[in-house]
Amino acid sequence: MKKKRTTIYDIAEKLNITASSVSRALNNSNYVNENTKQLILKTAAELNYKRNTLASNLRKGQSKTIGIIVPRINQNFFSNVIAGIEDATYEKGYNLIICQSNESQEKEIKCVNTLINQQVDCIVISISADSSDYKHLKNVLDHGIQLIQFDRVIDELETLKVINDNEQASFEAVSHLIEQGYKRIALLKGPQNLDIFKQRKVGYLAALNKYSLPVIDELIIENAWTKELGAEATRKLLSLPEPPDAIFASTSDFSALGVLEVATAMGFKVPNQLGILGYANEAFTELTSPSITTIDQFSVYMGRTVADLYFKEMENKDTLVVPKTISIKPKLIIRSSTSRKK
Amino acid sequence: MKKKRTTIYDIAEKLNITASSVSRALNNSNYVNENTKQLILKTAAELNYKRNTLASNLRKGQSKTIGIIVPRINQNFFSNVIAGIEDATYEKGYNLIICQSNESQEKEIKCVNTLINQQVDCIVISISADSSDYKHLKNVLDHGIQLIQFDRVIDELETLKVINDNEQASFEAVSHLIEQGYKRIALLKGPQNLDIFKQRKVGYLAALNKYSLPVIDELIIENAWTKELGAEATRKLLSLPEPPDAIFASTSDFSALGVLEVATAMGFKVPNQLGILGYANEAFTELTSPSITTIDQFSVYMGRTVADLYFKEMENKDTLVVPKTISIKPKLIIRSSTSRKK
DNA sequence: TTGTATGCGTTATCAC
DNA sequence: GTGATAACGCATACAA
Repeated sequence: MKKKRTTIYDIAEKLNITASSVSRALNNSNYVNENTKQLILKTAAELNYKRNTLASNLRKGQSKTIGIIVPRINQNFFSNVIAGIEDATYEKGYNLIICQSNESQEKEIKCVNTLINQQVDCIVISISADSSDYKHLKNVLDHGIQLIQFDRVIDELETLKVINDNEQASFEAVSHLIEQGYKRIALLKGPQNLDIFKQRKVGYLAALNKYSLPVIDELIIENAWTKELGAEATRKLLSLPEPPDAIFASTSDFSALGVLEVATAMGFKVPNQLGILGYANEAFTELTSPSITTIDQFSVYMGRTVADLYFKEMENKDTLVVPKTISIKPKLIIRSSTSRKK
Repeated sequence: MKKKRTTIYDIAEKLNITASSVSRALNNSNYVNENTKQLILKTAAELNYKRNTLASNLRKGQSKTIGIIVPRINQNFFSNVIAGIEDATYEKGYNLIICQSNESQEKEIKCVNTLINQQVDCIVISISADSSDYKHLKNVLDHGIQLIQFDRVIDELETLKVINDNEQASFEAVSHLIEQGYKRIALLKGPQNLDIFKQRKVGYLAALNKYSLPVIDELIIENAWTKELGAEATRKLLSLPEPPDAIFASTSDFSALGVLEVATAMGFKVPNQLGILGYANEAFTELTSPSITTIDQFSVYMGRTVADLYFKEMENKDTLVVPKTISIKPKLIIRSSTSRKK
């Protein structure tokens, strides 16, 4: 079945020269006669030669490959980031190996090992919600592999990072709610082992504080980061003696969608009786009725930023590696679900 | 910067044995003493040894890597297929290299070459809308690499294929419209160099034929496969002296969304005055008002099927390769946008 | 059960 | 400019 592929030796043999010359020609070296170079190139094309990147990389000790680990490939935010990375790396001849951790630390560790085995030059990761320690990430650094964290990052780990300014975004979101006249604002929180969710809470508290609103504990709900959990939380919240007049689903738009559906089913008028605010600017937030106010994270741009950061770092690899963090400012997208005043 | 990694020689040296024994132990061969095997494994862990997959693959002449080429990574359908493939291949220790063609044949060719260079064992591809010939795909086969096409396939190319039964799905969709009493059904077509769109047209015609409805040329619109193009087409269609009473956006839900927005803006009542039917069951189709009737393609399952097909084929690689096509039956999801009768 | 020798395809370092 | 040769790290046929 498997046909034997053309190698540089095949080309050399045919032209009665040595593999070294062929290699040089193929790598566009100057130390080869222009005529023979052309001849070699022509013959290579005729024989349908393709360089064996495995061998080349083995020899050169680098792979021109970047490994990416995300919780889920088919989640809008992540697939957008990947698309952004692909855009920026492809033109430089890099390949991408994609892994999904499925939010499990166990699988995340396996992914890391696979990528180390593959000799990738760089690992780009957004850690799984399940990850509590990070020996495996230290291991990456021990192997001399560049590590870049994005979005869900572990702060203590000194690596390159590309993040969203979650605190600021959250602060602006809640401020917006308050300015719209909402006073009892509930917060749907995500797993607090992820910094991004902690930061969003901080922003929430800061906004309440700025406007001298009290923090009401029963309005702060743990781990409501799927549509179902968002719905469930809303059922409870809206059944309180004093229900909230706004819900900030700081975890995701899916959660916000759950809120919207339950609220509508329970007869609450959105936005007048209840304001709803999501996170991520998923495509559907524009389409619900009412449309959902949310926060755009510039995900594709984030991917490009990750790639650029890597390349910049590579250029200066002679100098010491300085931990560098790029923070992207998300944007509040105001839609109907929080627009009380007309 | 780059630290030297532990190799099997380092382990061998430390234990005063040879690299071959280490290799055997690491590959769990039986031809190695159980005690030394344990010792080797322990030492490998201590030295933080990671196998160099590049070298291993070079030696073995296979890469345990599957290359995937899709038009766009961050398009729901494709990212779902990729997730499905990832699911099924990961447990078998395969890696995925992802490329996006951006709907350009030129980039598609580059992707193919990259993957061949990478010595991938298999290339999974859904061809770009722009692709008119397929020398580059023949080239894949010439290199003894397994080729699997999915969704957007080139029929003449004898490879493994996983497709949707587009014709049947389209037939059922249009039949449904007719049964709902729609009589002037417009069709938004996709690029006809892609078979999937041809098939959907065939299904459309077959349904009209079955119910003895005339084919009205002015209701068949070319290349309306984005939201914008769908909107544009709708503006024209609804301005006709005799506008359609239903529009089948056979290209995508995005196109259907464009239809819905324009129709609503022009004051057409959906579904009573105008039925709308999309394709792909994007998440948002459930959320628009009215919700959009569409066709589910079981994308994640499709990915798994691709992977399974590959593994089955590998098991029988001794026998001759027989072109095999798996057709997945899509499912019509009936929602409000076409539900006239209550 | 273990060691020896060789090759996978490429590139880098010599010497000519 | 070109050729010979070694080396990247691993796996395996063969010998012991």
